[in-house]
Parts: sequence; C-alpha cells; structure tokens
Amino acid sequence: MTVQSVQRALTILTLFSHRRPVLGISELSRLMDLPKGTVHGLTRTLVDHGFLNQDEQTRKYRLGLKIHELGIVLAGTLELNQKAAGPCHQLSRRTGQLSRIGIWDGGSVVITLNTHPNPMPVLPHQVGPRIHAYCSGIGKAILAFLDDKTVRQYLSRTKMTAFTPLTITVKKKLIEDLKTIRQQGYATDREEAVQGLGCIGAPIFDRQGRVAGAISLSGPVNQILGEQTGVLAGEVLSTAAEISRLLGYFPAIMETVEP
Amino acid sequence: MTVQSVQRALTILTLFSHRRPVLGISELSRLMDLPKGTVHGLTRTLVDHGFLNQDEQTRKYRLGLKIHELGIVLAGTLELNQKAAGPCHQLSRRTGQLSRIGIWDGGSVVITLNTHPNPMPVLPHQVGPRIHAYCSGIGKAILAFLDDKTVRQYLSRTKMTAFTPLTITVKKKLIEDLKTIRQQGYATDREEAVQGLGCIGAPIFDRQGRVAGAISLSGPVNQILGEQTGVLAGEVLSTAAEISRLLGYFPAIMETVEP
DNA sequence: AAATAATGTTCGTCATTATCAAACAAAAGT
DNA sequence: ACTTTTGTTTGATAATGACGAACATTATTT
Repeated sequence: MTVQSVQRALTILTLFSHRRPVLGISELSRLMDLPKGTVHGLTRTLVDHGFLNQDEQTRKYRLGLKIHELGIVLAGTLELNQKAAGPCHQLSRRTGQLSRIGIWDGGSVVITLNTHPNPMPVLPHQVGPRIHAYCSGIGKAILAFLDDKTVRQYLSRTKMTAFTPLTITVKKKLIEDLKTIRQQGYATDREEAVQGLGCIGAPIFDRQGRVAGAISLSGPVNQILGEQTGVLAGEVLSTAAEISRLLGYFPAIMETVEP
Repeated sequence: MTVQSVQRALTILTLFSHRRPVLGISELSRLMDLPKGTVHGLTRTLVDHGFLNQDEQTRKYRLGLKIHELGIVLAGTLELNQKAAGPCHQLSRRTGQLSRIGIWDGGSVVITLNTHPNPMPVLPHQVGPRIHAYCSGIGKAILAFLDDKTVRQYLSRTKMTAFTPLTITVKKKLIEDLKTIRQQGYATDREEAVQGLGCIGAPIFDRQGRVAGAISLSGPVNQILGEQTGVLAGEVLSTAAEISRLLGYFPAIMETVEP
C-alpha cells in the first residue's frame, strides 16, 4: 500500500534539521537502523535529483537546493500566503512589531510568513517553523474556530508540556480559553511559549468559512499585552478580516444565506 | 545503484510547479507514463510523510507543508544565506533597488534571497527561482570566478538561447565578457534576460577563496546602467566583499600565504 | 610512523517488494 | 440517464531493491 523505499528516503530527508544540518552515511545508517549499503542507494538517488547535496570533500550530505525550489513553489502556491503578504507587512509596519502567518496542518501550526518592520537580517525563529497550537496566539486562534471533531482529536492526541511557568497544560483550562477567544474574536498568549514574549492572534477564514490559518502580532509582553492591547487587537482583527475577504470570505453573506 | 521507486516519487514532486500547483492521479500517471496504481502507491507514501497534501474534497494533490519546513531548515543552514541577509537588505535600502543572492548549483543559479526596499508584498519572481547563468548578472559574476574545468563543462553542456535581442548566445562572446568581468570585478547584465531590466552582479567568496555565490542589484536599465553605474557597482562590490568577509574570506591573507 | 578505527562505496545473491493491468466505486460532464 | 473520467483497490508475477560482507580512503590513535 505504501512504498517502503520511498518511505525510507523521505525519512532520511526529515532527519536533517536546524541542529543537524549535515549527516554522513554511517550516521544515517545508525539513526535508521539500516545497512549502510541500503542507505547509500537511497542517498544516491536523493542526490541525483537534487534533494540532497554531497560535499565533494567530506562526502557528507546536506539538504539540496531542489527543496528550496519546491519550497518557493509551495509558498507561492499557498493562496493564504499570497493574499496575506501585503496586509501582514502593513500590520507589522504600523505597529512596529513582528507579525506572522500560520497554517493548521495535522495537529500543529506551520509558520509560513514572518515579517518584521525594521529589516532584521535573520529573523530569530524563536519557536521554529512548526509550533505547538496550545501555547501560541496563532495556534489558539485557529483551535478556537476549528470544528469540534478536529479539536477533540487534537486534545486527545496532544501532550501539553510546559515551556514557561505560564504555559497552559490542563485541557479544561485550554477549552475555557478557547471559549473566551471565540467570544472576543482574538487570542492572546502571555508568555505561554517563550519568556517575555506576548502575542495577539486572530483567525483567518477561507471561502467556505472554515479556518484557513491565523495571523499574529508578537513582541515584548508589556508592549503587546498592556494598555495598548485594545488598539493592537483591533489592528490584528481588521487585518485578519481583510485577508479573509481576500480569500473570498464574506461573513454577512454566509450568515444570511447559510441557514 | 539508484532506487527506482524513490526516483519516481521525487519526479512526482518536481512535477508540481508554479504554473501547475495541483495535480491528480490520472494527470500524474499520464505525465509519467506509469499505471495509475503505481502512481497511487507513491503519492500515498508522499502524503503520509507530509510531502504532498491531498484535498479532501477534490482528492487532488498539492505540495505538502513538510517541504516548507525542510526549505526553512535549508535556508537557515546555508551559511551564505545567513550571512548575506543583513548586507543584502542594507544594499537594497540604500540604493532603492532589488537586491538578490544566488548560489551556483550544477549548471545554473538558484536565487536564495530576494530583498526589495519598499515592502513589496509578493515579489515578482521575474526569472524564477532557478535562473540561467549566462544571461544574468549573478550568473556571470559567478562564472567569471569559477575554476576553468567547471566553466568548460558548463560551456559544453549549455545551450544558450536568447530571451531578448541582447542575450549573449555565442560562447566566444561570453568568454570575452567573463574576462572583462574578472578585470573590473563585477558583471553587468543589460537586458540580457528580461527586457528593460539591468543588473550589476558581484561574486562572493568563501573561506577557501572559492566562489560561493553572487549578489546582484537590479532594476530599470536606465536606473542601473547609466551614469550612476560607478557608484552602484561600488556599493555592490563593497557589499559582496563584506559578505565574503563574513564567510571567512580575507583576500590579503590568501594572496600572501597561498603562493 | 604505524596501526587502528571509522568512513563512504561497490558488488552479487536472494526473496522481499513494488509494479502492473484490470476491475472497482464515485463523481463530473454531457 | 448515460458516458466518461476520476481516485482507489486487488492479487499474481518477476523485477527490483535490500542485504551483508568486502572494498578503498580517510581520520584518529598509539
């Protein structure tokens, strides 16, 4: 049903990470518990297609540029990303804070856009490209507006570990939080993932009225979740609404036509 | 030697493009001239690992977010990209033009960074993420400083087709151009790839003194290749030098120690 | 300098494994 | 209502990819 060698090849790719950018055959063969010969055949094929690069000197492997190409294709393809880019930039420029777009993908959130007002050379991916839903503004904004079935699945499958003293680790607490988020329309994250980091997140809806993702504004807690919260939340919400509109979502029409 | 099923799976991935973001089983099976059942097994495996996403409604496939993740890992990994980000941003802000970073990869150039001064939401990838070396400022800047063997290989394997009336299509002409580039230290591209587009490119060297890639500044021809060319070229060259220095390249040391 | 260890790579055999073609259900188009 | 096209399943066949040992190189240690 599922092809073994392909499975193994893809696993090899996923073994490369920010922390382990370069790997050798022996290391891979150890990690995957497979004979070196087998791994060699797979890496060879991956190299042939540009998914891996082999250093001519060290003979070790790192991710190939083909992946970069595909990543570009994907990013340009993702409708949300395309439509959100402009508003997201404007939001971060108006507020002077980091604004991000995240997409729900099978139990966690993938950050697909990252804009900072003062051209910061290398954005510190503080929480990495894939982040937990239960402890982020983006994640909670999505969870709150996701269908019940998916949320229940998520809750049953997810282990909520604490990253800071303020991380929510009790499911009941989280469910309450989601209710509040639904009422006020936006989510807040007060140092739940990273110490000192505050965040406001709002959901983005697609043509069918389903959550497509979320947008967030984050920065130092006192700058985000203080007196200005009301203003900032308004900014985030209107930006989210604008993006939803670009995606073809018109709540007024939905409400009057649907029932 | 090279694994067939993996080869096929990777080919499937590369069939997705900006112009063809979503594909179905039948379409794939036609494109690859393989039975539908075979293709199904492969896509299934790709979906399982997040490299493809299957739309629950249409049952068709598009690239999966795993690729985005790997792309991030790769981008963060590429030393050049990391080091170049800051200087590249500054260059584009100072000059008000588009600045890009490209890396040589087996016969062509992959654009890994793209910075435009006025926060343009979606950068028009005018020449695509992978561009020809012989008709771009970045590409020629790299070629000019690449080792002879590689250049000869490139010349023999590459068909130079014209994109504009000014595209260089004769190898001898190109070789002359490369000599000029070596002398003045930077490359120019006057509407060789895109009508109306001018470009200045300068090479970037790594620790070992080899070309790691190049940086370019591009915009309307008259704004790039006119009276200001001297000033702009200076800017590009100093930026390139700065990045090379960040990569650990110190020409003074190289020259005195090497021979 | 010698010896050892660890690396990436090659090879031939065996049976596991993935391919194939045909048939299936479901949906889209006519 | 019919035809065509879609994605999916199946089961038999043999081609294919996995294996493990031996190879040549390079690092590391003695």
